[in-house]
Amino acid sequence: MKNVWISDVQTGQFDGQSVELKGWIKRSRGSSKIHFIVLRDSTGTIQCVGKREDLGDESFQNFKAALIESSVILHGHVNVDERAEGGHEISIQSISIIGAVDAERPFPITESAMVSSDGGETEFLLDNRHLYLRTSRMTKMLQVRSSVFGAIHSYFRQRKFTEYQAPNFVAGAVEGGSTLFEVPYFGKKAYLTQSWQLYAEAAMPALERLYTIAPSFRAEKSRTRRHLTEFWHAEMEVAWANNAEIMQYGEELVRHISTTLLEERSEELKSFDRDLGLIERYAENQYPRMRYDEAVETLQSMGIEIEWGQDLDYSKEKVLTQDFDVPHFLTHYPKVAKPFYHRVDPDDGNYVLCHDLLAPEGYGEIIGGGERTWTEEEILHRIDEEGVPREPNQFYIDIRSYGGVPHGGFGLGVDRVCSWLTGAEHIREVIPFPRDSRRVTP
RNA sequence: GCCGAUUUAGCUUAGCUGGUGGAGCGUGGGACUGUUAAUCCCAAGGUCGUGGGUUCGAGCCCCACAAUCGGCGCCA
Repeated sequence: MKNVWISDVQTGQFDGQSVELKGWIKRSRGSSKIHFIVLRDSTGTIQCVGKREDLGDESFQNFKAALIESSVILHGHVNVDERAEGGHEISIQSISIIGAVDAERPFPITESAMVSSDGGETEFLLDNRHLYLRTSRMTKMLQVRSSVFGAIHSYFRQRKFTEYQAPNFVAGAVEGGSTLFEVPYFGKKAYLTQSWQLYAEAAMPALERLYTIAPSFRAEKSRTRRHLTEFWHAEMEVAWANNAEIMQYGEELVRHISTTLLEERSEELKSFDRDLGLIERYAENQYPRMRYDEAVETLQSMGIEIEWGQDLDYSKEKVLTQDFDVPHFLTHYPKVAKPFYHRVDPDDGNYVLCHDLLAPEGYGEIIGGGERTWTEEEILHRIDEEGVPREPNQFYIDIRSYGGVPHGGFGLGVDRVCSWLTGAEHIREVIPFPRDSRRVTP
């Protein structure tokens, strides 16, 4: 067990006392008679000083020789000292090297390895991801990520949503079939799920308000700073809700995440040079709604070539969002641009009742959602119209046959939200082991 | 799938009109009793991504391949 954490020592609550610290050596420097290390644990760093006259020749020599990322247990006295970063320093009385680092294989993530990456991800850092995770930047990213996950859970649980799990092996597609990962399944074919949604709709009549945070898999050969093949998907489904009400949940959730980060992770965000004023803006302001037609007109007035019926690709999204200072909802897409499960607008059959939430600063779409096609008659019509096979979707059709009700939901790209709110250069920065079309290791 | 770029020591890189590849960090050795990515001295460490070609001579020019990176389409 460990009883004393470095952050607590830095707050001053152990001043003048002797403590036992456990951690890893972050930096090491010194002379023949006095040696300094910066000790790191999950909570922070502190300078520790050892003198030859206090430790004895042998122990001092071992202390001096310990390389970066060696793990140690040390006993020492807590002093207030302005010369040490953080204002506190440990005067070492004894130290044991627990996990020594071999000089033949020193810790490879050196300052120079970090220099040109500037928070980005060089091939070397991606190859050594398992070691890169313990650098201060990645540690902070993982802590911010944890707060985002926590905020999503607390948002839905405060509103009496039930957390619900769907299978990751599935038989059919949600999005376009070309982006499915096919896996062998005892002589048959199965696929990795692209979304929790269809199975969530099955439980909607039971739970009425449900959500999840789970991985989704899409075999897109995308090479962008916004895509992963395995990404974390926060999805929700609500019975008796319309498009406007579902959007309201989405807006509140994103604002709640922003607020939570300001409360819990301001220091970490500042260390990424993130402007907290932007996060406050995302937390405090309402997000405008804009119909697809309006977006198309705006783009056309800017001289962008776009035909009605086209989905908005990223180049157009980017132009559209560059003047946005908060996320914007885009609603009422043409039916032809969206999959069968979106409910056709009863007021105009050319549109579906859906919405995308576009993040500002070029981070792209962070939410996609809307009302579902909910009557048996309409779902059969839409499935046939889109040329989707009925058989693997029979369970989905049954949901409509037995007491279908209006309902809907959305999916939020958790990693994209993390990327946007931290101001990351690339979505890879916010997930411990990123998976893209060219990398599944380490 | 398409377009563009890159590949030199463990890492980050310099390398001019083609003439025997330099440095910083890290590692090892040495000096130094308060360092802040410590400093100073010394050392080891390179078939220059792979294969072929041009040339008296290729890290540099040409061809092919590979890996990686960036962008696009698609999406969260």
